[in-house]
Amino acid sequence: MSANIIIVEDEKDLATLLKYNLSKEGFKIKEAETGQEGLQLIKRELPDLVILDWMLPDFSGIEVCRQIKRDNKLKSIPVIMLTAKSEIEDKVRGLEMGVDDYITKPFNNKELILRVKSLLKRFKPSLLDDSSVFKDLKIDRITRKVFRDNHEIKLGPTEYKLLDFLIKSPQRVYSREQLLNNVWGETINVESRTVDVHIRRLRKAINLNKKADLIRTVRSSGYSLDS
Amino acid sequence: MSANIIIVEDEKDLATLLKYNLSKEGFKIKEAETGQEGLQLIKRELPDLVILDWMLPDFSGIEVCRQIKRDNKLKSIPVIMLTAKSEIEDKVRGLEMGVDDYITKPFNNKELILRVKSLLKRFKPSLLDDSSVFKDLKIDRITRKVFRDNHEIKLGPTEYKLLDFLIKSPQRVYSREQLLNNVWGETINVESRTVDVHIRRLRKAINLNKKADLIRTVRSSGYSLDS
DNA sequence: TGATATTTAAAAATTTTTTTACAAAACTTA
DNA sequence: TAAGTTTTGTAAAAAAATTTTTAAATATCA
Repeated sequence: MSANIIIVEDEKDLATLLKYNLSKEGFKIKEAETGQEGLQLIKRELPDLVILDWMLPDFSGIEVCRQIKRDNKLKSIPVIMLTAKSEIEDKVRGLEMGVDDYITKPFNNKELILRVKSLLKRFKPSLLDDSSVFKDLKIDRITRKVFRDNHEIKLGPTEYKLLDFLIKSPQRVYSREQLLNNVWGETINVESRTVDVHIRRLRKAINLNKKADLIRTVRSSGYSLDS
Repeated sequence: MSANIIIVEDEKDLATLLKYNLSKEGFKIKEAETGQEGLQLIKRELPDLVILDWMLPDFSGIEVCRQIKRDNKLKSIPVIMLTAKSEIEDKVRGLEMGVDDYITKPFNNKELILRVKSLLKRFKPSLLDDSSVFKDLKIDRITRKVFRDNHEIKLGPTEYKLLDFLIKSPQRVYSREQLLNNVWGETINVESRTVDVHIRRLRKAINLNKKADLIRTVRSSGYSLDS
């Protein structure tokens, strides 16, 4: 996840701390110290998320938030407000202004990261890239698409789930039983030969036109994604 | 366009006329009769534009304007001045005070609307543009219109909301449940098959006459805007 | 080579989606 | 407010896609 975050915070120490912690998570951070400066930066950078201090020297964070939520180009950017106090009325006012989440100071780093991620998930799901790659094979779980060598491959639901499962632990061999349990589900009662048929279809699809076979048959054991 | 406009005008008849004409264009109007009152209202509401009469009972419009342009929170609000006379020196004084445009009484309604729109376009371009585009499909949330290849498409409320939602994350696959939650709302209790029917209606509408289908069915998963 | 395991193909069964039609509900407008 | 219109949700048949089963063919290995 490499979302861009703007922090509007006048307390230098806190800003530095925030930046340090969020950068460690792979976020790209830009900072501003005043509301005015922050708003300009936000308009220019169109970040994926904004962290705002409630109390700022020029005009309060709440005002910056109001401006963000009013502007059609900005209003879809989630805003986290840092408040010293956790008073109800502040929360209510913030909610009215469209604040998307709060963190009350002093706060714990884990909580901050958690909230940032959860907001990003809600507002910009596509940033939370949920995909797996094995060799030139890629599965994207957001769009539910599969690619081999950058060409899209169409898979039926079962073949998709099979690949989805196998690609999580390439090389590892799974028995037919294990595949049935994990891909089909414990309850379903299906012949174990069925797995073979689906493996074949998956093979056929991903090995289309002279591509090397990425599925290994392990005689009397099962199958694995391998080469 | 749904900008908020504050009119500061003491002549009731003129105020009413202005309000009527501007409302008809979709603007949201608030009124004040005196400069003092107006300034308060402006501070509280932070409108997108202010229409000021030059001559006001308490202190002149020009004074209100000066105060607006002095205040960091307000100075980015465009101001239109209504003047009875069109004398050069007034214009110059106004210009110095930061008036953004003039209209001389008596004025014509078309001209007023034109100037308001042109100022808004200059100062708050985002108000005029809240739209999303995917391929040759466009949704304009300000006018609530949808276009395919520049031809307008009529959509019922649910189809509109469905498209509005889908187009925010093209490619992404949503389950019927997710669509129900996001388009219909969490509370509503509706069969998930209903989604299919609305998807079909949306498809029918946007794929009118041999246009490529922009909606992807992902069997056993849901739908996405895609191609 | 013979026993065992896997692949392949094709038919049958099942699941899922599309389409159509209709009645109920909500909304317009005269 | 009543009549007319649009929109919505559901059901059910038709169509399409996918899965499972079956069985024969093929491959592997000791």
